[in-house]
Amino acid sequence: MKFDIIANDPQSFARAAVIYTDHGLIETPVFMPVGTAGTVKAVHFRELENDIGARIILGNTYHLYLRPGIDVLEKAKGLHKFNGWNKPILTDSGGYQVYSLTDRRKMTEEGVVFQSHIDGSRHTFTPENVMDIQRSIGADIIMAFDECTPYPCDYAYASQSMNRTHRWLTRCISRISSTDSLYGYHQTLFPIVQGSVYGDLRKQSAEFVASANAKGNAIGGLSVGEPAEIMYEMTEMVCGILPADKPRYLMGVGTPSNILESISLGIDMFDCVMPTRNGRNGMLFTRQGILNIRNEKWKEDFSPIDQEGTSFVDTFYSKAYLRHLFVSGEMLGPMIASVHNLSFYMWLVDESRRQILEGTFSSWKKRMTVQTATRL
RNA sequence: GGGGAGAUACCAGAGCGGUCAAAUGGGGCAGACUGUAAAUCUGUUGGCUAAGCCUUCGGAGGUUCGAAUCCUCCUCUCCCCA
Repeated sequence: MKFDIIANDPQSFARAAVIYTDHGLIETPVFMPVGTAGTVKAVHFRELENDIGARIILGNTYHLYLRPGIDVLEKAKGLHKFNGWNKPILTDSGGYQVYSLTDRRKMTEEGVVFQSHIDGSRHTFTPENVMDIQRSIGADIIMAFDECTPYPCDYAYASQSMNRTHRWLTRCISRISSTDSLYGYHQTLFPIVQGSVYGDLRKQSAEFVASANAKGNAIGGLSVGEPAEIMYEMTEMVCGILPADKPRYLMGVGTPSNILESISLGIDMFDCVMPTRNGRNGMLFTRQGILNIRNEKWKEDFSPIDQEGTSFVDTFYSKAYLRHLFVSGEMLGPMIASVHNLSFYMWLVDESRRQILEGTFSSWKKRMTVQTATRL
C-alpha cells in the first residue's frame, strides 16, 4: 500500500491524497460505506460503483466469521470473489462488537469469548485468530483487534483497556508479519488508537501506535456518545501525533458536520452506518439539511428528493413518492434512501477533496457545516 | 315470515356494576439511530384555562351511591331456517 499527499489546505490540517492498493486507488478524503455482512444493506454493487461512486467498502470480521463462515470464504477465494466487489475492502476486526455485544462476551488478556447473536454458540477471538480470519476474508486493509471502550468510561478502565489493546496490537503485528496473504495481493494492517476521552491516554496511545510504524493508522473509541467537542479535541490531539505521511482513519464517524470537522483536523478516511441505517429508517441527508421523509409535510411535495443530488434517484423520484414508499412499508423506500444518503456522503467527501485542491476548503466547510445540520 | 348474534375511540377488537378516557393490534403523528444483534426501536394518538376538570362506548329513557357494563323501547347490522 502506498499513500501520496496531493495537496494540503492552507488554513487547516485537511489534505487531499491517494491510497494505492492492489484492488485500485482510493482518493481521499474518503467515505467508506459499511457492508458488515458482505453487503452494503439494500444497495446493489452496480449502484454503489456507478451512482454512488464508492471507492472502498467495509466488511466485518465477527459477522463474516459467523456467516457465511471462514470455510466458505476460503473456498470462494476471499470476500472480493464471493460478493463480486472488485475494489478495495477494509474489514473491521470485531473490536466494535466487543463494545456493542457487552452482555454476550467475556474479556481476558488472551482475547474475547463471544456468544453468537445468531444462535448463542460460543466463539473465541484472539489477536492471532482475528488476523487469520481477516487473511481468510482477504480484505485489503485489516484492522487490529482492539476494545472499543464505551462512553462514559472511567479513567482506570480506559487506561487498563488501552494498555491491553496495545499488547494485542503487538500480537496482531507479530501474527500478520509471520503469515502470508492467501489470495496473492497485499493486506495492510492498521493499528487503532484508544484512550477514551482522556487526553493523556490518547497521547500515550497515539505515540504507541505511531511507533508501530504501520502504513496507516486509525482512531477508535470515539463517536460512542460523547459530546462532539470532546471527539474533536481527541481527534485533533491524536492527529498531531500520528505520522502526517500515513492515512488517518477515524472509525465510525459520523454526521456530515463530524466529517467536515474531522477532515479539517487531518482525517482521511471515514466509515459510518449512518447514511445506510438512518436512510433505511427514513432519514435523509441533503445539502440543505436533514429531513424525515415519513413526515406528513412531504405528503404532497412532488419536488425531487434532492434537486442538486448526484445520484439518479435524487431527481428521478419525488419526496411525496418516497414518503409513500416508506409509509407503505415498501422495500424500495429504504433502497432509494440508502442510495441517496450514500451519494450525498460521497459528494461531501468528493467536494471536500475538490475544495482542498483549490485551497478553498475552510470557508466552504463553514457554510456546509451549518447547512447540513439544519432540520428541514 | 321464524330463530339467533351484535352495535365500544380513525379501523379491527377486548372489557360485561366502581380500580375505564377504556386492554391489544393496525392506522395516524412525531422522535431516536455515529468501526450495523437495526427494512429497527421509542413516544404519542377525545377536549380543555391540564397533578384537575369536561364530553365519550348506536339513540332515548330507567334501575343504582355509582353504568360501556343491568332493564325497557327505538334504530341499524350480521348469521341460520323458510
